[in-house]
This record gives sequence, C-alpha cells and structure tokens, in this order.
Amino acid sequence: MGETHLDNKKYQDLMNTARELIFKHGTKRVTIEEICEKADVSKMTFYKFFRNKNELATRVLSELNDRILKEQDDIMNRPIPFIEKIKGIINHLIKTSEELEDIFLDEMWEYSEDFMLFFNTLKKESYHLISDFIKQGQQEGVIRKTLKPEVILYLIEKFQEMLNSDRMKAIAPDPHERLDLMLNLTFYGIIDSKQQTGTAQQGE
Amino acid sequence: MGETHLDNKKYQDLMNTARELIFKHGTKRVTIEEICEKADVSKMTFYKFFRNKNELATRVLSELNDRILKEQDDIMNRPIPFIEKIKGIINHLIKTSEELEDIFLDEMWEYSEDFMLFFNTLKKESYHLISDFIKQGQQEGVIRKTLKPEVILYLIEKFQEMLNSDRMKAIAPDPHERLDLMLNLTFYGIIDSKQQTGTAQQGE
DNA sequence: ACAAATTATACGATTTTCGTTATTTTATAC
DNA sequence: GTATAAAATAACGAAAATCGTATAATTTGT
Repeated sequence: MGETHLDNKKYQDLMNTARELIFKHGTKRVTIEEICEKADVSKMTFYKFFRNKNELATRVLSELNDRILKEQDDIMNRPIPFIEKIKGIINHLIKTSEELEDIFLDEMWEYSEDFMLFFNTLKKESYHLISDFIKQGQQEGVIRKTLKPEVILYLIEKFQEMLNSDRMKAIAPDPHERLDLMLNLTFYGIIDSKQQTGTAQQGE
Repeated sequence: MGETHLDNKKYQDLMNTARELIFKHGTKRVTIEEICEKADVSKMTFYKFFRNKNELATRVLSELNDRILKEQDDIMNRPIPFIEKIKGIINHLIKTSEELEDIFLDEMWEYSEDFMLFFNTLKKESYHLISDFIKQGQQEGVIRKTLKPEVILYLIEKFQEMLNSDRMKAIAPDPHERLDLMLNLTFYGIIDSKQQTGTAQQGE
C-alpha cells in the first residue's frame, strides 16, 4: 500500500535516468525537466513520486548505499579463504571510494546536507558489517585476536589515504605495485604467523 | 595591437579552465561565474576579454580547431612512408571524431549556431588539407592517379560511419580487429598494386 | 608613491527553473 | 461501446539563478 512505487515503470525510468545524469554532472547541473524529458515521463508524474529534486537525489544515493553494502556482504560470504575475502573487501572499498569521488567531485557536497547524511549512514552501516566480519576472522584464527576490530577498521580507513598519498606514489608510482605493497604491509602486520597465501608476498 | 590577449596570464587561465569545464559538461551547464571562480579571475576581467559565454566557447572551439588541423599537418609531414601517413590520418580522424562526439554529445548543439559554424569550418579546412595530401600521394605513385581526391575524401568520411555501424560490429566485435579489417579493405582498393607494407595485410 | 590592472561588492535586468493548475489524451476495466 | 484511472500537455506565477554593468577598494608593477 502506498509503496507500490518501486515496481512502477515510470518510477524506475526516472530513477535510472536520474542516476545516469546525476552521476555524470552532479545534482545541481541537472534539472528536473531534463530528467523527465530524457526518461520520457511528464513533469506531473515526477511530482507524483518525488517532492523535489533533492528527494530524487537522496533516493538515488540510498539505492547506491544499498548496492555497496550488498556487494560488501556478498564478498564476505564467498566460499573463499578469509584472507581472500579481506583482499576482496579492501579492493571493493578502493573501487567504491573512487566511484563516489567521481560523483561527489563536483558540487554535490555543498548542494545539500542530505548527502552528508548519506555518507555518514554508509560509513556507519559499513562499519558494523566489517566489524562483524573481522570478529569472524578472529574466531577462525586468521586475524590476531589481540587486535581490536576498531583498530583494524581505522587501519583500513587509513589504508586508502596512504594509497593515494604523494609519499606512496613517489615510492611506488605504479598503482598495482602500490596496492600490492600496501596489502603486503597490512597483512604481515595483521595476519597470524604462517597464514600467508599466494598473492601478498614479501620481497623475495 | 590590442590582441595582446593571447599571452595574458588571466586570459590563458580563463581559456584553460573554460576548456576543461566546457569539454566536461557542455557550455550550457557551466556558468561564467563558475569559470571565473575556478580560474581565479574576477568577473570583471572576464568581461574585459570576452563579450559573453558564447564568445568564450567559440574561442575554445577555435583553439581546438587549430590544434586538430595542426595535428593533421604534422602527421602528413612525418618522415615515414606515405601509406603510414594515411593510416595516421585515418587514426587521427577517428580519435578526433570520438573526442568531438564527447564534447557535443550533450546540448552544445542546440546551444548556439556558432558551433555549427565550427564544424563547417573544421570540415572545410580539413578537406583542403587532406585533398592536397592525396594529390601528393598520387604524385608519389602510392595512390592510384585515376581516383579523384573527392572520391577518396568521401570514402574516408564513410569509413568512420562504417567502422561504427552495427553491421561491422557484428562482423568484427573487437575494435582493433575491425579497424584493421577496414584499413585493409580500403587500402587494397586504393593503393597501387604491390605497395602494401606491414600492418595492413590480407587474410594469411 | 604613482598608475594600471585586478578584485570585491552590489545591483537591476533577464533568464531559467520550479512547483502547481486546469485540461486533454491515453490506457484499462467493465 | 462507456466509465475510470493514469499520464501527458500546456500554461502559469513565484522563486531562484545567472547575466552584464557600475562603483569603490585593493593589489600589482614600476
């Protein structure tokens, strides 16, 4: 009742073209009428589903939020060794933050406080998800039990910063090499003694 | 004098950021004040150099026009076999038209007639350049003398159409393979009997 | 210290965008 | 067919953004 929006054709059309245009140009540069025109939906029907452009953009971001969290969850539930999951998560975090950077690079920031809210929500939910994940890793004996999940989460957060820092770029200009270096560094600090598998190997 | 604009720092700053923003979002989406702010130039100085946004955009396009023609000319004057030059020109045409497509994909079209003028100018100048180039090729005996330059120009124009046609994509999904195929086809129709060099080779 | 160039600010005029209204068209069920 | 719901169209005033300009203050170069 009332929420039959989600499976409505016109609603989906609007969301899809909105996502496309907003991701490309930012919310401010795109007009409602432009979205309607491209989605082949009249302005009237637009206002049936959304109060204004802000609400539309917020829902687009909300969908993005769900997608990202689902992807994280999927990685965590893959039938692969725990270490591989960690790598998967880190790679996904990097990929995600790059994507988000593209979207928010422009003026989306200052456009509305809703977007700040979006980030806080995403961070918080992602935080819980990964926190549980780490505890699981500790139970499996892959991650040192003496480390608090909060510390590891902080480490992951800093990981991205370091990866894109000028310092690291100077040390390893090639992105792949840099990533490998950082993964290596992180793993040999986190992972229990002789658990090291294939990809992240030291010098030699 | 009075055209001392070109070497003016502020002028260049405006042109550079304008190029960047306009190429990314299209003229309509970008505001004068935005360009000024990013270029770190006051609005007043903007109006010292440009009458309005249209004039700015036109000059940006004009610069682009010059760049493209110069690149064409450079390719033609490389110390390489004539056939290689042709390949270079065709590659450049493809690259260029893709770049222009990106720029004009949005609403730049309908924004002003100046942009139509830009295209016509570019086409005309490019036409002359390539026409002379072909005549030179005929004198060198690389291109069959019985072919009129106009015919070859038309062929080149169609070349791009064909390259991106669904028909050709079905035949050769891989872009590189498709390009090679088309080059091959074109050359063996155009080039004098046994002149074929390395890259464009038939079947075998 | 002077002159020239650039900026900052403010402003009215114009244009764009918004959100709503009344009306017509289209699709769907009866 | 007709009735009913959903959507499209056109028009509109209100609000906001953008434009282009005028003025005074500031910075820059000499």
